[in-house]
Amino acid sequence: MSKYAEQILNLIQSSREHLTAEQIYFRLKQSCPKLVLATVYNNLNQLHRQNRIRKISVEGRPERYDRTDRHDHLVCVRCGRLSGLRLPDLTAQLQAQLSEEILSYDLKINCICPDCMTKETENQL
Amino acid sequence: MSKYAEQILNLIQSSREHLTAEQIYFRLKQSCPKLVLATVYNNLNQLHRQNRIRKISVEGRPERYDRTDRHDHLVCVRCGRLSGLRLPDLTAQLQAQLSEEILSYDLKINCICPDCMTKETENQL
DNA sequence: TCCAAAATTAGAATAATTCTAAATATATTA
DNA sequence: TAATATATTTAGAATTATTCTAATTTTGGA
Repeated sequence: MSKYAEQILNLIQSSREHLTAEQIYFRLKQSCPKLVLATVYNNLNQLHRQNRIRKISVEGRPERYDRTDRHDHLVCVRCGRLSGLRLPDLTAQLQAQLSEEILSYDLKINCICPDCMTKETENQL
Repeated sequence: MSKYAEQILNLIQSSREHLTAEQIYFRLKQSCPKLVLATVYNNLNQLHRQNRIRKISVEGRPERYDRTDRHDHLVCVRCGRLSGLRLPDLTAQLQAQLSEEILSYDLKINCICPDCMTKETENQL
């Protein structure tokens, strides 16, 4: 595994922030000023092909990169904020209803995050 | 609701194909040659804001537009093929484990579609 | 040390989507 | 009905995210 691949993987695994490629780029750039965005994308794609990281797509926003340990997500429909959440594994329950073999699943629960909720109530005054 | 908004909504509601903006554009263009892609996007965004349609994001592929009746999706991790699937509603089960109010959820089950499965087995010969 | 393979860089290219401003169409009201 | 306001559509430029290509650099053996 290449120098940058390793650093990118570490960053993703040690963070629960669901970083975008650009965010990863800016963080690593601090300590490796030569790093270039394309390298980040290259490595992210490789790591993804190797199933070492997963991608989370949120409507109209850039892809987020995440650890592969099983967990679900809460998405704020207002601001797009994403937060991890470990609900019980549904694989068995779902598999019982399907003929195709389930490789994994992505569960995103749409809600309004506390911040946006506050804003909305304020605006109603 | 505008002329095109209506047609777009009809198309989405009457199809189970999870069309992209471009596909919608080409279909409607047959009968309305003046139609322009930006109009499709405008109307899709409006319909979406009004909760009349939903968006499905699949990694690295353009957004798909879908009806709002509750259902889940099977995604082929090889070719991106998306198919609708009505599994029992999990809202209550999930809500029981969350403090935030669930507005809705998106469940995408990753598998390998029959076509891609066939291809893979063939290649192994 | 020399070579081949892998990784990285720079920057152009592409794809999807949004934006802006002008043009049209539709509705409203005097 | 004419005049005006409002909403919709168009055309095409702009933006954003991402990929691609080719040149360059780095790395790890023979």
